[in-house]
Amino acid sequence: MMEEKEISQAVIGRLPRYLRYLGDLKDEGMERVSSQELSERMKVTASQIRQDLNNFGGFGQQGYGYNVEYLYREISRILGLDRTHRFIIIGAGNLGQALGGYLNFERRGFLFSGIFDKNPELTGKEVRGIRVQPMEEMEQFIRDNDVDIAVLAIPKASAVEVAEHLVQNGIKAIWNFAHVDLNVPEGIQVENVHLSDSLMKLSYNINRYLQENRKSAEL
Amino acid sequence: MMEEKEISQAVIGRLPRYLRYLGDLKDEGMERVSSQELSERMKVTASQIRQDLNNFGGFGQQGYGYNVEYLYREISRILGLDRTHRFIIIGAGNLGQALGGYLNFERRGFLFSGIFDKNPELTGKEVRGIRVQPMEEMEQFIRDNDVDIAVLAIPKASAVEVAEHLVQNGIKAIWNFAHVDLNVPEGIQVENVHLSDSLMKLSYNINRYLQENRKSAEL
DNA sequence: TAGATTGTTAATCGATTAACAATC
DNA sequence: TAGATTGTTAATCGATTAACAATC
Repeated sequence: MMEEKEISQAVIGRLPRYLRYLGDLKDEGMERVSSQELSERMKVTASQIRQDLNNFGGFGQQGYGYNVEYLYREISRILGLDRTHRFIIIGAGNLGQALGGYLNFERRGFLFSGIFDKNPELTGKEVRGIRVQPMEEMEQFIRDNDVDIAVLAIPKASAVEVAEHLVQNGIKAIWNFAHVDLNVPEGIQVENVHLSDSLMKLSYNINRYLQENRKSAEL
Repeated sequence: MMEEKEISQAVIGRLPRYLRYLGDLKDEGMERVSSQELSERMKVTASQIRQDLNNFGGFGQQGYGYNVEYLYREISRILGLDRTHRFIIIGAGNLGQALGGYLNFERRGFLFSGIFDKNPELTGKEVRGIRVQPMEEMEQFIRDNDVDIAVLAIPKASAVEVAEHLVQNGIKAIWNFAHVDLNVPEGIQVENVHLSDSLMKLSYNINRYLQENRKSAEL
């Protein structure tokens, strides 16, 4: 059983950024771009760009470069943005509401189709035209509406349990904003957004810089 | 001029997760932990844990392991969580309000001290007891209140310009939620949270899994 | 002391960069 | 055709893992 060569998550992680820059180039009306040109804008090596893209096939042409429009479409396709993914949000607090209201996701084919909260006071409240439902209705909703993605915007205390429940009811992917590691079966995709981890990294870098400067000043 | 060995961002990126697991161990009342034990919980290698920690000094003891309480404090210190950092939020939309309301940041020494929006309709609205101010007051506020960090929760169109303005007024670090790369001078720290990039990665992995399964089914 | 487990060096693996032949 | 620039192989660099001597 021959395996396709697995593409590293490091490469995948760079694709959205390529897409963003190609979108900008498109808006500027540029028809073609060389890896050299793109590398200068993005501050990465041209070599890396060529290597990354060649994981998925030869999108360029020698002596010409890459067609912006075409490459944009190809990367979109690779990322699965040519399909529609329905998502629901679990947790209608500030963060859940913010994510529901984010219109840009829609443009990429991510359809906000439901939002749930265990707090009965929130039931019926509307987030971008969609009524908050009680958690009890989640199960039925997932099955009736062909939902792919669940956005987990609840406190860590209940996140693990809710995630299990989501998986049991056929969710394929979880975008996890709870500050805990989920344990899901093989084949269920999880993408973590640990905001406080990100803030701590920022904190480290602030302090590192201060300390380096203090040392320099002492010499 | 002898340089300290620079610690890689890969290592820094793992520290918050260590801290989280150590916090859990503390809550469970565990006094000590070996790299082996911790590695099983965290699903990383014991070797990586020991290497990572030894970048910052020897926190363990042969034959004993690591003291949970002590290691927790040391990692906190390394991450700069023993200091207080004041932050302001630029943009009082859904996301800005969600971030302002997030109490857990406070626990880590991040103090929410101001929020600004150019939309005059939002002026005076309160987010966790703090009044939204017009953008014009931002400059003075930063200087009067010893603000370290600015959280950028505005659309990409104005983000680059606002970031420059923040830097001019003495901000040391930007936590950037706008979907654009900022260009800041050396010494200013930027941590990007590109939510739509994260969602695209999830999308890729969903589709990859579907395609792999389709192929298997065909054989 | 004997056993356990770190700190650290060495080996491996994977990712990035450089170089250049292929080709438009 | 000559020039440009890709696709791809080879070289380098850095990160992870393995191994083990040091030591509590």
